[in-house]
Amino acid sequence: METPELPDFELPDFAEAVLRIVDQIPEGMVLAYGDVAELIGQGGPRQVGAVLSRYGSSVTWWRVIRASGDVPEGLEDEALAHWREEGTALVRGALDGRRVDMRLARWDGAGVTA
DNA sequence: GGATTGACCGGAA
DNA sequence: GTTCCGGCCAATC
Repeated sequence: METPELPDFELPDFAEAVLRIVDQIPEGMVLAYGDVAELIGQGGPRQVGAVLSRYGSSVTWWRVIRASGDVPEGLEDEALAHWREEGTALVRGALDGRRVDMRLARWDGAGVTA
């Protein structure tokens, strides 16, 4: 399982690592931008976000969100639909619920092939 | 070569 | 609970 499903475009090393991690996130689980960067062992949260912004179309981008548990404006509706379909733990009550419960849905990253 | 930017993060007000 | 500020790190202008 070296190459799951990645685009044929030439990707920078960092971008390749990011997409590889994101592709291995289990269904119903999420990972923060900073967490992905930490699993890779280099770069920072901003860099992960930049990669997803550009190549996110090729991966399950809705499983990578902010540490706050929400996604950027404009993607809320689409992300919410995916979360609802995968059964991701969502926060209910105060907000409209368009937010993931990091406390439960946060993936530990165990068994990741870095 | 330097300056700016960006799907961010954590702590403080 | 929310809003603001500084710091972070690589890609890009």
